[in-house]
Amino acid sequence: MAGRKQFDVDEALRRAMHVFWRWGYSEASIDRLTEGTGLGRSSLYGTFGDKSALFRKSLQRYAQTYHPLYDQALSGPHQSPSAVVAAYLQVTLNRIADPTVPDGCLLTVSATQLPALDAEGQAMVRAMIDGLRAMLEQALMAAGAGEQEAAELALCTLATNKSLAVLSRAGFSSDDLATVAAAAARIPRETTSTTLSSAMDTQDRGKVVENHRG
Amino acid sequence: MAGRKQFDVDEALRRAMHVFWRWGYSEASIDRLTEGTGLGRSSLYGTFGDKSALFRKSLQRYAQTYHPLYDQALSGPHQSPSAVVAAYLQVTLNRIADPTVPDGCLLTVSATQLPALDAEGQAMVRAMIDGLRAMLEQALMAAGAGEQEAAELALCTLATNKSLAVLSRAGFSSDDLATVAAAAARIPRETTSTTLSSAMDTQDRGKVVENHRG
DNA sequence: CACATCTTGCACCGATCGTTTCAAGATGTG
DNA sequence: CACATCTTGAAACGATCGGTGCAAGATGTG
Repeated sequence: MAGRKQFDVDEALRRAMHVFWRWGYSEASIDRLTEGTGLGRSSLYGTFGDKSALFRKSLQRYAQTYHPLYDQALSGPHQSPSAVVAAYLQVTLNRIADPTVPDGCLLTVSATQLPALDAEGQAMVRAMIDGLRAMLEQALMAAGAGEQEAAELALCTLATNKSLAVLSRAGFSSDDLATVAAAAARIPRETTSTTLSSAMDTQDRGKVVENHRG
Repeated sequence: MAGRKQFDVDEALRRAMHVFWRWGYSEASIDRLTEGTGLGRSSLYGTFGDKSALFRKSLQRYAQTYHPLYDQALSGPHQSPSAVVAAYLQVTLNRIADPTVPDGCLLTVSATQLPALDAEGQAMVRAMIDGLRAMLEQALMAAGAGEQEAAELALCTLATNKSLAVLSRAGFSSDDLATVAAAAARIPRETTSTTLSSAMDTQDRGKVVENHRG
């Protein structure tokens, strides 16, 4: 027992982050958090506050851990926008390949469970996603992409990041994930104004409207 | 009150599906399900069984509702593999644009919460995803794609589908979603054996190893 | 009407949820 | 040592969880 803390606060937060990461906010019960961290309820509440606060600190810890890796990957200089995309997604693939952390991505799991979070948690998740998007956009422009191309590629790279997290959680192999990432790095700049329906056959374009509900 | 059911079973299931869709399995409490369906606990349990069974029937109902739309979109004939991808993703965009259903995709929400499901639920989610993948692969080959190209494009299209669901949940605009879908339909066939690192700059390839944990 | 069958609302079950309280013990200061 | 401060384990809080039991009422059959 104690008069000074009997545990490493930073390590405990790292483990709590893993619990939220693996189980998602709803299923990360206090019991699972105490078991995962090794802390008692009193220590958990006394150090980090309630569950919502601990979740937000876990999100911060997540960003603090992986933000620098993305930052370094994007820092360049890069020969092309595609190289920026590839470098970014490689960081994601590396994280997913790490056997010491849960599958997927804490941010993605949290985003899909957004309705389960309180206002502060929701705002934090949205802000972190926006931050990554802006970071990507800036790096793409630095690599020679035009404004519009940078915006589009940043969005698509973020999207690919999310898809990798979902597929990882669904049990897809790392080979499959690498294939998805490689394809995303191959997306060409749009030559003319491209829409989905322009890529479809003529007869399909009619069905688009039919698929809408009355 | 009653001697014969006082409600439309099929409509109740549709509403229950929406509750799982919006909240995810964990946060879809019995109270939320009774409120969402308008049924009492007795009617809910008497008609659909326990929560896990109701979830599985909701998944079936989801497939029964949207499978035909994907089937029709893929039925072709299509002029190119890209047209298949575009037709498929257009169905997803249409579903997401439907204001009468929750954001995202029941299958994607369930996949990210896989650890929260029992064995039967997990198996069902995985089977449905595999089914979509196979359906896509077959349609792509019918549109003239080679075996390898079909496998890759099917995987990437599935991935894009998942990413659209996540981004939708995170509050991205329908314009952004359409941009992602259009870009996915523009992915070119791989000319030579393509990997992520081959798209990177020379100096980045060294960092790949550094990013791995000891 | 009599009776079996079915559905429904309501109350209730034990278990678990997130959170708080509190006493016991360890520590730092005088 | 005396005393305030801090940490910790354990117990307990009310609320909600998923699930069940049951009596009242509606129905179909004779």
